[in-house]
Amino acid sequence: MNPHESTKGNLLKAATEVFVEKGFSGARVDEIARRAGANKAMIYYHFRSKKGLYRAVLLQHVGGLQEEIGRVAQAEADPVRRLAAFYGALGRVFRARPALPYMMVREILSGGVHMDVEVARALKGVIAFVRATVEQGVAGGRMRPANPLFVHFTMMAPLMLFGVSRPFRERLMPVAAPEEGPLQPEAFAAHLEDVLVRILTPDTVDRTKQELT
Amino acid sequence: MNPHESTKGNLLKAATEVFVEKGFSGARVDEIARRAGANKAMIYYHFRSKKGLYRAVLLQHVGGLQEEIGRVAQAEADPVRRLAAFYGALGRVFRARPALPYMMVREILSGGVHMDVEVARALKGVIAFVRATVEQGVAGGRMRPANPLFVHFTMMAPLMLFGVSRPFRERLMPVAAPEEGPLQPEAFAAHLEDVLVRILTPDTVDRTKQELT
DNA sequence: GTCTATACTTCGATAGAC
DNA sequence: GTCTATCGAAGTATAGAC
Repeated sequence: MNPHESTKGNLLKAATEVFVEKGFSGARVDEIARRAGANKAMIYYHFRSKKGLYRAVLLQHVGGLQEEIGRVAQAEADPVRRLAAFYGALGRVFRARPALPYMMVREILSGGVHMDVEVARALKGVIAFVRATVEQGVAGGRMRPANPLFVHFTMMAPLMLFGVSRPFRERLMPVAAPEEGPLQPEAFAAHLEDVLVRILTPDTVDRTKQELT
Repeated sequence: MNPHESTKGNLLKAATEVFVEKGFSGARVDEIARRAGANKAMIYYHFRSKKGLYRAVLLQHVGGLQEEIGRVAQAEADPVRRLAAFYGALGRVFRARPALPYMMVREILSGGVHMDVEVARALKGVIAFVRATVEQGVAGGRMRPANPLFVHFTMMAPLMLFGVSRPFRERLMPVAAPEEGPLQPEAFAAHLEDVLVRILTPDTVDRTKQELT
């Protein structure tokens, strides 16, 4: 019944960890079973194959995304703020469940070969939401015309890569940028929200292209 | 002598392809040898191990980055334009050598465990360049105060993920965003340059925070 | 430098008892 | 649902002749 505390749930949890750390081909079923405290044969009993286990992990993490975020975003009336709330919520979800950005980046790298219809539907919903919000904002004069897909990409990429780069940053920042402390997730999220506002806000007055030379 | 047209060069070229497509653990030495039209044993003769081959590939691609980009960027006098030129050049390099963003994203995912001193030095140079330029721009009043690392991250992430996501986009855009054509790399690069300018340009006049509700 | 043949290991998967 | 034992394939790496 309850997928948690059961062998199946333990396997999903352990599989998430290992797939996140090593990727699909780097992950070993023996290690997953060991971390789950379960027998290796149970993987094949519950998920039929290593790939089946991977798909289950992917679905579990991407599945609940829509509601989890949609709620927050719908609350805002102003289109700009609604988008900002959306990406803000996404960032918080990434911080609460770090496996998510890892799975997403790995899926992008692999060309999306593991994506089910359900996952594709989730993505479609997000795109539609962003486009509708931008169109509404532009129509209402609160946003300048902008390509919704470009905007989405510009926000998603830093969110995902930031969520996926902590080990990398902790390893290389001390040598590449000493006298600089570790990057704070919340501060970066605030920065990104500022970026979004600046991208979308129409040029009310002359932004002075500042003719140079 | 010439690493091209030789067996060693063929192996590096083929290894780049396979590592890009499948990642380190997904790549098979047999396939690399086959694609290179070389004997598998030559991999171990020239690079000692699969990991040695991987490091060689990484070094080859990240190695020549500094000069390739530094030249372009130094030409610009205005700090904002210099940064824009820098990221513009980076985008062009990514388009000309798609393996580069793949290797970088994969390195980030793996926590940078394969990075040599040389690669770390290249990264350090980039960070220093961005920070110096931002500081100069702020001092001269051409930029508003901004965290150089945040700015760098905000530009790098979309550049890398865009360069890495073409198969993913071509597979899922038709279902997630029909009536939308494929994203044009040049158009996206132009968008990103605009983003950079908007992030950095000081608020000359009131940007009207637009009190809502 | 190149090739063949092969050693050695790891890994995904299953059979079958309980 | 769970466990033991094991198979067979695939994978990295090397020895040794040319």
